[in-house]
Amino acid sequence: MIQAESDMLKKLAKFMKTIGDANRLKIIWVIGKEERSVSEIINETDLSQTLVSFHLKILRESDIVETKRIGAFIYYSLGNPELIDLLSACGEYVYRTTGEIEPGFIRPFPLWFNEKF
Amino acid sequence: MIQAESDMLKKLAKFMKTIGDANRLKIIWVIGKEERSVSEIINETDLSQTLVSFHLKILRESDIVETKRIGAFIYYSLGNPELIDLLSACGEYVYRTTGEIEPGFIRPFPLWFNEKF
DNA sequence: ATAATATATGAGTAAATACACATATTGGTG
DNA sequence: CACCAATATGTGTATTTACTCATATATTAT
Repeated sequence: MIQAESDMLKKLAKFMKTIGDANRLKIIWVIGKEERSVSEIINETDLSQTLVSFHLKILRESDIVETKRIGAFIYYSLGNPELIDLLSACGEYVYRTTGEIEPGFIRPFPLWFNEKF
Repeated sequence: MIQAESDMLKKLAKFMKTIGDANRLKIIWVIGKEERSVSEIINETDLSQTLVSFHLKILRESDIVETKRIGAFIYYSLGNPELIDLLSACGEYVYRTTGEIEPGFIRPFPLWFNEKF
C-alpha cells in the first residue's frame, strides 16, 4: 500500500472517528433538521451545557458544523448538508446488516430528514 | 429526543467508531478488493501480525468481515460489500468538504473499487 | 455599572482504545 | 510424533477520548 493511500485512509478514519460518537451524532441529528442555538441543542439532546460545548468545539474544528451569532445566541448548522445523506446511508447499512429491529425502531436519519434537500 | 432515536444513534456511533480507525480501514481496503488471508493482509498493510489479528477480531465481532478457513489459512472478506459503497461515499464527502488534494492524491475507495459490484 | 443569560474554555479525572510482547492454538508436513 | 507455519489470545501499558467542575467571556437588560 502506497503512502498516499495510507494518508487518505488516515484522513477518512479521522473523519469517521469524529462523527462516530453518540453524543455528537445526537447533536448532528438535532441541527441537521434545522439550525439550532446551543441552548436548543442542550434542551433537545439532554446533555449538559459543558458537554455540548465540548462536542461542538470538536465538530467546529472538523468543519462539520458552522456557526452564526445572533445577539447572545450562537446558531449551529451543518457545514455540508450532504452529511445527512451520508449518515442516512450509514444507518441503512447498519439496519440492513444487523437486521436488528426493536419495537419502536426508528431508522436513524430517516426519509423526512432529507425532504428539504 | 425519544429513547428509540437515542438508541439507534448509539448503534450508528458504535458502527462508525469501529470503522473509524486507520488500521482497520487499511484492512478493509485490502480485503475489499478481494478476500485475503491474514498473512496477505499483514504483507499489504505493513502491520504486525498481532496488530492485524487484534483488529480482525474487532471487525469479526462487529460482523464487518467474514472468515473462511482453507487449510492453515484463514481468508477474510467483507460481510457486506455495500460497505465499500459507504466508504466511497464517505471519501467523496471528505474530499469535497475539505478540498484538500495533495500531490499523488488518491481518493479512498476509488471507482475501480466498485467495478465488481 | 450590575446582574443575568448564553456560550466557551482550562484543568483534572476516569474510562476506552490501540498497541506490544509473550504465549497459545490450529493445521500441515516430514 | 515432532516441527513449522498461520493465526489467535491474554496481559500489561501508554495514549486518547469523553466527561465533570469550576471559571471565563460575551451579550443583553435593568
